Amino acid sequence: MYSKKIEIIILDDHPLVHEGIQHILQQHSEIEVLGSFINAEDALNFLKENSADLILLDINLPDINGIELCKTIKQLYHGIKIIALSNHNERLIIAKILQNGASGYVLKNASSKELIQAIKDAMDGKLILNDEVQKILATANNEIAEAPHITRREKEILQCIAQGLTTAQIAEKLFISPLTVETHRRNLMQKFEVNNAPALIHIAVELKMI
Amino acid sequence: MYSKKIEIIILDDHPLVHEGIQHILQQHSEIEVLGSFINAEDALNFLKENSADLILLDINLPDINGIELCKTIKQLYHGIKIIALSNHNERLIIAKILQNGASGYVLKNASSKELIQAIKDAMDGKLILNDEVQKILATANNEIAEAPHITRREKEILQCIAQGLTTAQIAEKLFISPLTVETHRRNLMQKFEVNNAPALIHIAVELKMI
DNA sequence: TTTCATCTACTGGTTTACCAGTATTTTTTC
DNA sequence: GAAAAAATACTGGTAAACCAGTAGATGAAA
Repeated sequence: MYSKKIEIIILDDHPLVHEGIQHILQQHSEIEVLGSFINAEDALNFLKENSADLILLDINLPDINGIELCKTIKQLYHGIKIIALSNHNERLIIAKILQNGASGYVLKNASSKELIQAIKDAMDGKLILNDEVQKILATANNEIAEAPHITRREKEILQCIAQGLTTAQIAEKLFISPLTVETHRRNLMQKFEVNNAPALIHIAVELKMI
Repeated sequence: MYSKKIEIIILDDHPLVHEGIQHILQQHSEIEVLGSFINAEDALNFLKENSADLILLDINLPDINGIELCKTIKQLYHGIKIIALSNHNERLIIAKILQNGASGYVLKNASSKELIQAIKDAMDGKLILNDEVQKILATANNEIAEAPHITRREKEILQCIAQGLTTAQIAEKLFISPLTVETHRRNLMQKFEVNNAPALIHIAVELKMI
């Protein structure tokens, strides 16, 4: 059990979230909010001259990638704990933020109690994932861990789609029928279990397949 | 000038390409082909027990990402030179393979003479980019180096698109009109200079914006 | 207070993607 | 040589994206 006062900072671009979190934590004397920031630059400047035990980090910052920021902060301050806050229930995002060193992932619909407990558990070295998040990750494991097998032709089609070519353009480039391109596209979407091309490209790039 | 015989291996999944390259190089006694491989595993196994000066690497391998493979090989064998072969004239790909350590990028429409000269130049420590490739990269520099500025709302829309949501679904999720979503989508495509969503997501992920 | 940026939403389209099924040929694997 | 996988291509659709322009409200910045 952590005996010293837990010093945290909040990084979220919604001032109302700051208010809300601070109001919750105000009733818990064992946790102290050293600062609240709405942008990464201010937060990083603060950390240059102050130390904090834990950061509540909204990964959905407007001008920077919160997932990348998490990685950067962990590299700079190895011992700091980071709890990611987000509305996202997308498995790739959760997995990535954890991979980048976050100690936990809390959805923004979490209760006050959950938030307090998450902060304490993080300081105890635990990984914080509530049931909902764990379920999301459980289904994620199969998909993130292994890329689906795609054939050489499918890969060519995938790369063309990523370049923004239409079905007609791809057909012309590869000397095949547009209907063949459409069949390959459909097969790719089935293999990646998505319903459209943007999601397909998103996953394929995340998996470093293109 | 390199005085010793240049020992190279070829990694390309088209046997005809092997034949072609070997036929070209056969007339140049100063270059020796130690092996030709159609998959990465065989090539890596070969390199465990043999050393080569240079690899002609098709980045469009069916079962592995040639760009990532380039990085892996350079990490394992720092001194080896890699010349990427491809039909791609897409700037992101060229830039990435160079960033991953390739000494040069040769389009598959290059002449015999160009290939020979590229191999020699690589051994001399030069960066091999013919005029066509340099032009492609020149236009690329502005785009790859800096992500366009997008607003907080645009970023939300971008993330939703990447998740595969339709315009109607995004509208419902963000409590705005589908027509508003369409306007944001259009603005994003203008900022990224693309014509469709797959290309948008491709660039956005490459730039780590989502 | 004014100007600029952002967000919102509409008209009136055209183009393209996605859906589900089916089937033949070619190539690869055993 | 047979079986399986891959590649090809079609029917008959519906759904969604993309295009170009226009414009008002709100919030932020100067």
